[in-house]
Amino acid sequence: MSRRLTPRGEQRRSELLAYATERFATHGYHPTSVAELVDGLGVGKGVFYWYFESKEDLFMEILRTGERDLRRAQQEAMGDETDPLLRLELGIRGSMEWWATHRDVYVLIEFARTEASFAPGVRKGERVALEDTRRLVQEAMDAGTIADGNATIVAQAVLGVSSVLARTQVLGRSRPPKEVADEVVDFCWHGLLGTERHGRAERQRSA
Amino acid sequence: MSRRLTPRGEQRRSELLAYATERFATHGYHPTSVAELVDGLGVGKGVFYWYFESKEDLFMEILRTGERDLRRAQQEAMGDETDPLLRLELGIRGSMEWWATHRDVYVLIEFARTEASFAPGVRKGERVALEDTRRLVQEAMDAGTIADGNATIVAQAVLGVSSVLARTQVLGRSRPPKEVADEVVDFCWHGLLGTERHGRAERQRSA
DNA sequence: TCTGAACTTGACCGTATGGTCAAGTACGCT
DNA sequence: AGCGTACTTGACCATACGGTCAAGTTCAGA
Repeated sequence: MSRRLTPRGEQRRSELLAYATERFATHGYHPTSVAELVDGLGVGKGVFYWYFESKEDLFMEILRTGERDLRRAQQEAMGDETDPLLRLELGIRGSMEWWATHRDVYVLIEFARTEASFAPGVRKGERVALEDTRRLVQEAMDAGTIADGNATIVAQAVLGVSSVLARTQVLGRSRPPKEVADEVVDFCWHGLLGTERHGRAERQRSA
Repeated sequence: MSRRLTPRGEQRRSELLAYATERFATHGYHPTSVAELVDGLGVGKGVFYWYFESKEDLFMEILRTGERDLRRAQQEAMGDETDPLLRLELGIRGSMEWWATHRDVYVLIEFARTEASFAPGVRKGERVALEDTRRLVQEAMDAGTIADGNATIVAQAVLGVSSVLARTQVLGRSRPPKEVADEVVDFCWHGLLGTERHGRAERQRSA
């Protein structure tokens, strides 16, 4: 679209984005009609098409800005820390705080992955997140801070734990992101068998 | 619906379920119309409504049978093993094999979670899966096999790792489920810092 | 061969949806 | 005050969708 917007226009556009984000997240993208959006804001339908080319365009805009902002939040959370493992931890904590304040975006990304027209965009964003994480893991492995292994797999596992606990604990049960981040870090660092907290029982296989 | 079906009818119903599963998974639930389904099978529209009350009914049927079958596969994989930690491992391996042969169902469940009308059903299924896992984790904790902690959180983390690696590795990259299950177990059991494979470096915090 | 239940057809219906547009209003700038 | 651009309105349109149904076909069993 790329229209020249006055501050007033900028404001309207934000209203539309915010309202649509909330409606899409709670009722689903398809079941939420454009008419419903403009009625909810008490404006005419033309307003919608003044700011967005299509419903699809609006949705992709939500995704794009969401992903961009999350990444920014992560990098801000890591600050100028240099140790890769600590950077990873700070990134996890930053993400968790971000999800707690942008709950709707989580649901929208999950939906977007399930539909052919949005999936490619989501995957692109996820490749970026994975690469950010993988690099930190690889650095930590090279430095001998963590056990060697396939950095990509490990990075995906860490993202998986963060993602699931963000959904079920932070979004689902509204638990404080700090606590949940503690749990993510604890699990990812030590696994089931644990290390420092308890003398671990050696794994015993029957075969 | 619950109609008396002849073998021929049973066959048609299965065709519809199979075709719809594939189309919903690749193009999305909403973008796939009932007309598209019956045209794809070369039958009249009435056939669809002979076997299913509505499009929504068909979709829920897919979800229900999928979840039931996965659970059955997990329990079969665990067999009569009694050690909780080994049961957990066998369950993870069984799930991974199942996902590998029922790829479409994964996508459909993820979608179902994002829409108000299907979400409750999905959550019910997930509560069951979580409870199955939580119980094993709790037993292992009680037995002292694994480190103490919040069993629910740990169970969710394990499910998260399985889920993400199933999606990205098994579904996304078509890697052998056995290998991926190895990686899941490895990560979940030892975490980043590792235990047996390498002497782990003590965690060093700056603060 | 007859009967009836299982199954199939496809034209048809009501409605809701994404999107358009001619007309009008608000407002900053000169 | 006058002008132009940013913004807003809401009736309107084409279409696609989920779902119905009267009529027809298949086929197992008597």
